[in-house]
Amino acid sequence: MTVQLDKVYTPVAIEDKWYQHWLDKHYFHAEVNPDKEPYTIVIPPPNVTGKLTMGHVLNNTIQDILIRKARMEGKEACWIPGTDHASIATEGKIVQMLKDQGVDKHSLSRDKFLEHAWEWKEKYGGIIIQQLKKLGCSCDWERERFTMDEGYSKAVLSAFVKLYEKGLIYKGNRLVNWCPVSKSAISDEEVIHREIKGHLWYFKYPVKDSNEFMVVATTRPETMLGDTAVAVHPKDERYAHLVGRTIILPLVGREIPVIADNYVDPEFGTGCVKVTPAHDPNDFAMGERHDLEFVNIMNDDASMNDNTPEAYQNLSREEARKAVVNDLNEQGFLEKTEDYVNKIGYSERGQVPIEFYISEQWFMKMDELAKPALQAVSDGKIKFHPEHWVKTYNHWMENIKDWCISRQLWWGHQIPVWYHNDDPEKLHISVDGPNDPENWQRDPDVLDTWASSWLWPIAVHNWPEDSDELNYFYPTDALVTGPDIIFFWIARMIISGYEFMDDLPFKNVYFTSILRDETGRKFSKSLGNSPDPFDLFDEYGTDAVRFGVMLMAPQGLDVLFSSTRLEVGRNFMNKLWNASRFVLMNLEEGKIPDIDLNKEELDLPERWILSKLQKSVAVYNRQLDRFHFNEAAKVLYDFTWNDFCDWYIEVAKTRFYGQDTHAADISRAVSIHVLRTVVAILHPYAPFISEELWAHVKDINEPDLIVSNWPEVDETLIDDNAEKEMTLLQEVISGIRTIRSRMKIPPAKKSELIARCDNGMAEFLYQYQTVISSLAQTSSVEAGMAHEKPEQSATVIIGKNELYIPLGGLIDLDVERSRLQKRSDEINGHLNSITKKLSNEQFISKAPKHVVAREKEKQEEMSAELEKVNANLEMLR
RNA sequence: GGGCGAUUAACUCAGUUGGUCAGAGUGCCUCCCUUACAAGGAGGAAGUCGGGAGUUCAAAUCUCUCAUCGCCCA
Repeated sequence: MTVQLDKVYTPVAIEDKWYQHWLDKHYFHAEVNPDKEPYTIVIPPPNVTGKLTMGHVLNNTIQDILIRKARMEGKEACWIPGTDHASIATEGKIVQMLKDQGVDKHSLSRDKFLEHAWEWKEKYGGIIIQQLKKLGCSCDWERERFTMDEGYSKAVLSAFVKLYEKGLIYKGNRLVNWCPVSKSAISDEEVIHREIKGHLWYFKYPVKDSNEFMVVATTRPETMLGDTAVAVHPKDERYAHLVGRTIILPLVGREIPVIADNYVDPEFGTGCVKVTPAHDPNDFAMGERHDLEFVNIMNDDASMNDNTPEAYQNLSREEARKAVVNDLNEQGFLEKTEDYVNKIGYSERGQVPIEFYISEQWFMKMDELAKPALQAVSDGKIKFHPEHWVKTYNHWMENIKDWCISRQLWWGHQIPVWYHNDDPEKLHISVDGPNDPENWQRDPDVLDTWASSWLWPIAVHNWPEDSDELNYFYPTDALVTGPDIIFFWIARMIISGYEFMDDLPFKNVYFTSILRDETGRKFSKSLGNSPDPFDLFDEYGTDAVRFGVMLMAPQGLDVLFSSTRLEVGRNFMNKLWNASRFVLMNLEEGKIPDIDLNKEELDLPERWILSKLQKSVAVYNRQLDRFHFNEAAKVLYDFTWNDFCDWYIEVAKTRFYGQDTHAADISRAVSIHVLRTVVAILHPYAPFISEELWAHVKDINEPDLIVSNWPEVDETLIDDNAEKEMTLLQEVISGIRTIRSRMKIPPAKKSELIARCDNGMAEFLYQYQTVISSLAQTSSVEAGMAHEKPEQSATVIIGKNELYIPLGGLIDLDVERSRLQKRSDEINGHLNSITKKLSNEQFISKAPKHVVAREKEKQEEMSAELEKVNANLEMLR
């Protein structure tokens, strides 16, 4: 305790030291403890081969705040960390790595490929975990999980088996989003829609046994090779006579029907649409309604297959498009071409347009599963912060579609389905596989990554094995994640929680802000506009980055990130450091005075700062409870900087340097008390500096801050009267400072203070003479009713009191006049609006009494002040 | 096309159930390296609360409408 602190806070000197200390003491580790209330968070598992981004900093700082506060509140706080195998993304990286080495994925066996994949995972898998430690995250590292751990994998397969047995999983030949690069199905959420400038081509389709043509418009000419109908709206009279007739499909020669369907928009294009049921979701639906033929015209890499005429076979879709347009044109079937902007779905991973592709996939029936999950949110059992995300959630859940859970990849959880060698219709479905594996072939596909991470809150505890951990730590308390994965992950975790545990997975979901740069662009790797968090840690200190980011993250809005704003965080850390330094250097022999503040008669500034402290802690708690992290940070910042440093410490100087040693001791005790409280409640935001400072202000027998008690609000210390009086004292001091500043009085030159005021005020001014003289540079006070305004003096009016500062030759009458005139105008303005209100009978009769009374009071106060201001103004004329 | 959100000082944001003169930080201007801190201190300037209408004694706050921007879904 009380070793001299350096003049400037240097974060690097202490951060690693404390993190190692916490690890050594196992403070982060939680155990099943029925005597304590659990508080659990599961980390949104980052991609195992990922690196820390500013998004992670924001997200994990919030979780650390919640978990550290819970720990200090005496709960069994457990933050379970881990990583996600990220099937498609990781496989993509490995494929690329192999390609760079000249190895083609498909030249390898599945086992050989997975060997490479695990090597890769071992090599890069630890990086982000180390980075989270650097950020200060107090995760229970002994519980770290990976979604492809043995126990976790069992959970994933168990879920599949259970749902299959309930009839909720089926295999079907359906239209899916297809990524031709990864040659796999992908989810709706992995499809990014982009506006692309393209064309609208108008084709003339000849009607059989007629001279007529039907003109269809399309943005994708090559798909006409798979057309199996032409559709019009049933009420479209232009084409009514053609419904039921037959079209001869150009280039292909296939005879296809003309159908009527409500889906068709008669306003779009010509009102006729080509129908390609195997390559468009809407057409697929029409195909089912009208029992059309489904002609799949593509291979899995989106090239044309042998269901197309020979001329087009094996052409890429781009080549096929050119060829089709060219051929139609040559044969006179192309009517016209228009420029057209449309939205095209791109594969997030492959960065190429996706195809709608018919393939055999595994699906999960969702509508029944979704019901309890929908209910839990509308009942408020699960709360969203900010709440407005509920609507988005509901909308998706109410229109939920079956989930395609199979992926044509190798890296992931292989589907636990075996087909018998003799009879592929005969299935074996289990976690462990058949007893006679030689007679079976396993389904080659793996599960969608989200079909493993949707179990995260339970699988981390090796569900479905019954365990004390699962019973104790589930449900979790809060989930902190981005709104971009509300469907992928949050909704599905809620579904799986109810399905498998019959209970919610978390009570609160906090949606983090999306980080953007100063120009409003989303942080992204490809733009290169995302700062490296480690550069920021080095430059500002980790605590400052954490605090700064929290301070700038508005509730439910995007964050316009700017590293210069982290300076606020850094400056704050330095301010707190120096306030501590000052208090510590003023302790007598380095000892905290042995004073019981509850038993002392405290002076105004002490009563005031303690009252303010209680209120600040209370507001801080409330803001944290409602997940308003930016506002909580601000409350703490304001109290520390404005109340404690700017006012209380300045007052404390008069005690420390004064004659009254007892008053000095009280002030030391108060300062330390405030400091201890501030440091303690700052801990969740800024764990390193707070732990370091705590070591200087704690009792020798007290534990480390991370496991110390969260400060309690002492209601008995709240003192509204002290706050009111202190405000008066601050007004006096600020008033004098304003005059001195305006009149350019050099700091070294003291001012006399003469006050014309009632006895109460006079007594007040005499009582706090020392404080006033120290903070406002006054040399003497003379106060009472009898005092007249001295010649050549400036006036500050506070309520009914007039304070005069004699200025001798220094007075600038113009400055003084304009000051008073401005004040006079101000008061006049307000007085007018008050008078207007008070002369309104409606207001008097309808407004609550206390509001009317307050207005009257204000009117009196302002009239009195105005009178004095005007009188002083008059004297200057 | 449907939904959600935003619009308050030059910038970034607060503003609880309508009721003091609408606040803070940054930036800006003036002065000061005063023995905790120049990553600091003191003082100051700066806003028709996006436009319009309505409800009300009273609207930044509630309702409607328009505009602009962003996101999601189709």
